[in-house]
Amino acid sequence: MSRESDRPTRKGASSLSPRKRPTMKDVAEHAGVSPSTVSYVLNDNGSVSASRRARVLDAMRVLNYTPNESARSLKRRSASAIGLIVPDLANQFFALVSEGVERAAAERDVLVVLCAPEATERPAFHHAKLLQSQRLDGVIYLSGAGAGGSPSLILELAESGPVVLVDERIPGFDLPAVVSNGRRGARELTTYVLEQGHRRLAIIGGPDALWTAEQRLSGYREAIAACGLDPDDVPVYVGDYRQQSGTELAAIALQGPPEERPTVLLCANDLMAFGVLDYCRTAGIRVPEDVSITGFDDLPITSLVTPRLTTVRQPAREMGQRAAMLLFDLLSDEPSGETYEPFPATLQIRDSVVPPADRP
Amino acid sequence: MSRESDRPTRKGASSLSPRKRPTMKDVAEHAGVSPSTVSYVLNDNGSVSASRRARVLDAMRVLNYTPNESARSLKRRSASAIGLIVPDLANQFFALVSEGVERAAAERDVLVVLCAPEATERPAFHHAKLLQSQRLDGVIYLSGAGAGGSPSLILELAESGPVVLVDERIPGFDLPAVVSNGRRGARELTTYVLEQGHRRLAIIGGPDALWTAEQRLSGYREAIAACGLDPDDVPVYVGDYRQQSGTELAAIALQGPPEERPTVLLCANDLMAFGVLDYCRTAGIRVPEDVSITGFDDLPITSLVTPRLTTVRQPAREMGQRAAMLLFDLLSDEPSGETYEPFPATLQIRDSVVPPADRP
DNA sequence: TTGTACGCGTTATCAC
DNA sequence: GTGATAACGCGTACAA
Repeated sequence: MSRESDRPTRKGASSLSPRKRPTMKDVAEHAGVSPSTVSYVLNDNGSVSASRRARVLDAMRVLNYTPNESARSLKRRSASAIGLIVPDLANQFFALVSEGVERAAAERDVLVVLCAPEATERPAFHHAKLLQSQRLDGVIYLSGAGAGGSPSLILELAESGPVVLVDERIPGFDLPAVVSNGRRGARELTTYVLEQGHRRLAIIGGPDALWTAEQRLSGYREAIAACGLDPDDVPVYVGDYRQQSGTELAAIALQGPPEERPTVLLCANDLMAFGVLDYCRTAGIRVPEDVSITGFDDLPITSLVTPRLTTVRQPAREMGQRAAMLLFDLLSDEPSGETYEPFPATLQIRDSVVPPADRP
Repeated sequence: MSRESDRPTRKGASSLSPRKRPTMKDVAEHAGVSPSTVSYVLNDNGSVSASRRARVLDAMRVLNYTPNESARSLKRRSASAIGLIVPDLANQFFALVSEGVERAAAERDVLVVLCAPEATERPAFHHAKLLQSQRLDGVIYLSGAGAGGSPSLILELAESGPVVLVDERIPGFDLPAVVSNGRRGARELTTYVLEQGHRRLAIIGGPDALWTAEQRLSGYREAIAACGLDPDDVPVYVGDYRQQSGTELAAIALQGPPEERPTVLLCANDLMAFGVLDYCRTAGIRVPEDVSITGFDDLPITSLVTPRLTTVRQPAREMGQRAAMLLFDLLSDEPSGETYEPFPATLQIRDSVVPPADRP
């Protein structure tokens, strides 16, 4: 790479030639007008005569002028940038939400600043600082495993600026949030499972502290109760939404002799369901013949996994877009205060659930 | 949401109370020093007496002071932020690289601005503007399907500031890049496949324009030639690195009667291999019994797919970290010019390749 | 060691 | 319509 080659070779402009970028003053001089006129043209503000506007536009093109956004934000006290706090990009659900946010933001020429608290080991508190330092106009917070998502930290964040939560809620605080109706989805899923004849269920739940985990759990239990069973008889194994914990908990949940084992495992998200699948494969337990499995999220990769997962779909991209729109509304001069309905979470019936072999 | 509830309820600070943030001057007054002293403390610059430093620090805490980063960037002519151009976050490879970038950046208190050109339909040219407008100190460009990755656009980007390419190279231009030795990986993979006895191969390649696609293709063909076969006899179907194209191309590649079909499909990335798997499943073609399949990337989700994919591993997170480090080096006052070796791309032998049934 | 004064590039307010 | 002028909040010579 450091060796000379005979092909035409160049380095990027890089910092080697920090050639000064043209400023508004330069443009003004070149166009023979005052800086303010240039500013007017740029912002479609004051009325500028057609001829002068043309001259300014021309000068901008000739000089290849780009407004200095730092100066702009300094002056306008807003950055046209929002933060996106993501616990784990390797989880496709978060990746998809992020895409949705990006899309909506780009449409408004708003930058998205990516923050992955877990990767940095930095307290979520850090993000409040970002908000205060004017680098961010607002923040979208994706809840999830390891986000350091203690309520107090989120509240601290909310104190320092507009925040929109995705798939999260803090009891007692009515923070703006975009969620799906996971409770209902979980209920429908469980009802379906029960209709298939399953009676010995077990739940691989999400982290206690997470609102979604609690919602899904409620949904499971409601359906179980509605069926005349006692929800307290259904064991709940608390996972952390990651694949690994699915694998570990499956080992525990499925240890007894086959006739005592649960016939179905309700997993609070797809990733953990995948982990369970992984365990079953190595343990020689057949899915769905020996044990049925359900997930939650309906990640695209689900279509590749065998057996295909019966799960509940959350519209990830749409939720991301909506979150961004909600935030922009909050940011606008007079928010519409429009209220957002939870997204539907829809049951996806596929191959990973079959009636139990040992019907009583 | 608009209904009153009896629980304690609050809204986030939001834009409702745009209470003025304290500035350096405020801190200075509170501490009984001059603004510059505060600045010195902040930047560990001029030597400040212990007592005054303490007073300043104290004042900052009391007032909950946060430096205005817009002003800072304006003054320092650098934003402490880099751009990250990602073609497709749903592709786990890119998500992992992004995590690596984030991690390295966070360590240096550098912000990562996420740009997803495909989502926005905006010309990549847009990113050059971002670079010039001082909002970004540099850019990391992930190559891939639909990134609008025409060489001229990348060069335009490189003209306007430091750019580091990941998994991409522009022939004739020696731009900084982080790559893996995909050619070699592809060669080893193919050698292994040939050793298994396969002679009727077909290739599901990546987009012609992409450097990685060309590299992997070269690797395949080198091994084929080394084996005494004529690479030109091996058909190449050009895909776009997305799952869907794998499905479509598999339909074409596998159409003839079984005894004429290729016994193995070399896919230029995992996603397309997944697509091929999908096609085979619906078409009733068994993998690997009827046809063997290979991928490239070794995405984590590979472990969940049946059969497990024989593939070539690229260290995604590490490559992201390295790319960020390379960019920081470029950005530093005097770049070390350290040269980065390509990452190894290592063969992962798993279940999706078996010797062909119909050995001649 | 500490304070003063100026400039970074824009925008907003006011006269003309 | 247009152009001076004054901030925005911070960094940094320079003087003290």
